[in-house]
Amino acid sequence: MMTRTRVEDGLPERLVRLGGRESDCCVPEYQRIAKEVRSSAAFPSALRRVKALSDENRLLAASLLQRRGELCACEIQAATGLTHPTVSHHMGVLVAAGLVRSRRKGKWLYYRLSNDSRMPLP
Amino acid sequence: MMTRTRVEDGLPERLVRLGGRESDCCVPEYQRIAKEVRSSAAFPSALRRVKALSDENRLLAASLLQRRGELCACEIQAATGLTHPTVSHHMGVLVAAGLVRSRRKGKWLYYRLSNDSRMPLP
DNA sequence: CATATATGTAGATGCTGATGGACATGACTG
DNA sequence: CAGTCATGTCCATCAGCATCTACATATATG
Repeated sequence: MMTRTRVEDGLPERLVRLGGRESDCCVPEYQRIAKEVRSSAAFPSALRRVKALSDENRLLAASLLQRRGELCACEIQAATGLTHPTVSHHMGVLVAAGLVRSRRKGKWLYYRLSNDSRMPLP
Repeated sequence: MMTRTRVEDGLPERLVRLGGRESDCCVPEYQRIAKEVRSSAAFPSALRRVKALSDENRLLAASLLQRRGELCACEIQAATGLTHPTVSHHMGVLVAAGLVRSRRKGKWLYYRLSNDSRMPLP
């Protein structure tokens, strides 16, 4: 099953696992797996989600939404202390990542966590 | 329980929820909650974890570790196609965030996912 | 000890993204 | 319709970070 693959000439030797005890893979094998992961459907969306939460103010906003259920933009502005263009930008990132949904009611725009946001929030 | 707090003079009126149907909070209330979240023990560590995974190559490395269990630095270099200083930097970020642990064996440095890395990986 | 290999570190560079000021849009109110 | 308020958009600026080159360290091996 685990066939021993030999390394082609020209590949840097340091990238070959010696000994064969723990793994018998070589460089093309790892490149193939990496390409498989990167091109999977889950990878880009997962990357967008973690990128969306990787900002302090966005993580704070998501955490507040988890506690409060629904907040309007001006309340998030009050909580974060940011200006409204910045809040608009941050909430747009969270919405684009699928973590947050918005609901307009007159002048106000209410945000809530999306159902399928399976991210552990503090 | 839910006492109606009135807004002090000088606060921007647009930050006050009118109508009182959905919420009766005002600016200091939100600032207090935000400070409470930010100063909680969970917040900085959660921020470090999502920041650590918010890079494409680090998310790829974590996903490969999840599939393969343990990889040495040179294998991660082969998978990502990065230079070794960049790999060293990225793995250091993952280790500092507590998501990955390392084990040295001779010249090689093996990485594996930490037990308490409760992050959904693609 | 000399050499090869694996990894760490320092510093420079370039790019992405966070931020806010200015202006625009849209909705409520008198 | 005029004014106020909440929010969006454009754009310029600036900081943080990903990346690489060059050099250093450590380990195995002859």
